[in-house]
Amino acid sequence: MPIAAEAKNKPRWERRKDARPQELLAAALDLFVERGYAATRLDEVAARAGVSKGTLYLYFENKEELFKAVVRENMVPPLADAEELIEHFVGHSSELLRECIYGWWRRIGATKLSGISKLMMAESGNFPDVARFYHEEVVSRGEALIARIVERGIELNEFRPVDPATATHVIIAPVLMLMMWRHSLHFCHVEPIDPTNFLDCLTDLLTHGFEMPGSRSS
Amino acid sequence: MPIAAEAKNKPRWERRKDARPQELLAAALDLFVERGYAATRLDEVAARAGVSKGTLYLYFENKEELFKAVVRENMVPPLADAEELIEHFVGHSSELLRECIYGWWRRIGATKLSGISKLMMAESGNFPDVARFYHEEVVSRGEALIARIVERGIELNEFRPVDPATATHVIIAPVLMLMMWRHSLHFCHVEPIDPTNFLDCLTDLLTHGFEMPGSRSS
DNA sequence: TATATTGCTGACCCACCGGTTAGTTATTTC
DNA sequence: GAAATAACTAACCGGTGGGTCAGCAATATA
Repeated sequence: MPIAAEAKNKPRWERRKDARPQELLAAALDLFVERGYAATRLDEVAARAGVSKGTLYLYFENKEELFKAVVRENMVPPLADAEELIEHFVGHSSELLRECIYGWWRRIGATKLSGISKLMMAESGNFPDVARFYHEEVVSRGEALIARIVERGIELNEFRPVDPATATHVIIAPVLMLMMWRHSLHFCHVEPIDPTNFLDCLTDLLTHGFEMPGSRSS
Repeated sequence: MPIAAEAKNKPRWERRKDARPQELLAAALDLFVERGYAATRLDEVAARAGVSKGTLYLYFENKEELFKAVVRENMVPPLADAEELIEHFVGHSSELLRECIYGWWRRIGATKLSGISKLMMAESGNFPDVARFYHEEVVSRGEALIARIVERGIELNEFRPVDPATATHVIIAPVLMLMMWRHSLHFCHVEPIDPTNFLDCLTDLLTHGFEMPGSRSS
């Protein structure tokens, strides 16, 4: 009675072995995105998941393994889905490219996951092991995916015979940048860029830039 | 004689009051680019400039002021030159835009200064004061500069009447991304992107994308 | 209710780094 | 050459954060 808040005889903590990993991964994702890799404190990750730092170490070997788990949990599934889409798509390659870019934006760019891309771009130099992991697991797969679309377009005579590697970079650069701006502009109270405007402009530019001369697509 | 290395009666250190700041700034630029803002150790900056950490604090108030000095010393002059160029340029706005992009690349993108852009994009969230400074001193000036070119093109009926703000973002995003790739790819022994290819492709795309329909420019 | 099991805590260790300062030494002045 | 000046050093301080571990308390078992 006197000690008001302690009224309920709830235990000071509960055993929840199977829920912990997911909760820790969610807290870790939040904080990695908010602060970056180096600046994320494991104490704080644990606190946000409602446990102590010691508990975190029961479920993850160390900071690096925690981060890898976050990436595997969140970034890899959308890639697998996109690979699936490309494999079975029927239609013009411009449409496929458009579909993939907007899918990329919906599943990653518009979510907090875009912060992971920013984080890796920013800190890969200081954590080579993490960088190598991320490149193998995410970057190379993503690039291969876009390159595959470009090659498909060329094979089907829907795209001009551009260099697929260069074209891939030109395609992904603006989208990556848009993702990164989402996580860096708001600090200086600058109004954010409208993603729809930006992506519409970009996909139009790409469609017209890559289409075979003479074809009337619009 | 017995103590071999100590043969020369050189003093253990010299007084070089006026050379120190420049040497410290150069060392700081190197390390900020190599490691990022938070991960750069002032001990190491001092060591690379051939002095002790205490000396660094004789010339710069603290880490933040050191960084600001690096930016003022290196990033601001190219911006001033570009503003000058735009003010007095005579010719087609596409040509001016091309000139500015390649100038940007030569003076900043191709040098270690591109690392500063990457650093700010990466760490602005953790250092709001630095972010605000950089945005006011560099970003807003740079954006205004590109926007000025777009407006000029529209005024002279050389560009379609696009939205200058959006167009500005579409223009700078790929260049920024190219700068950042220079500082993140080499860790995973990935072959770097050829800047000339990339920028040629980009400027062509922009020229054709913005030109007034009906005008024969190529 | 008594005992065993184990998920979880929180205090601790230690290396690191931004920043400080008492003291040292190169240089200048007289 | 001696005294005065100030550029510079090196040892230090305090806060921090990754990682560890002895023990405690919530649950399972009987």
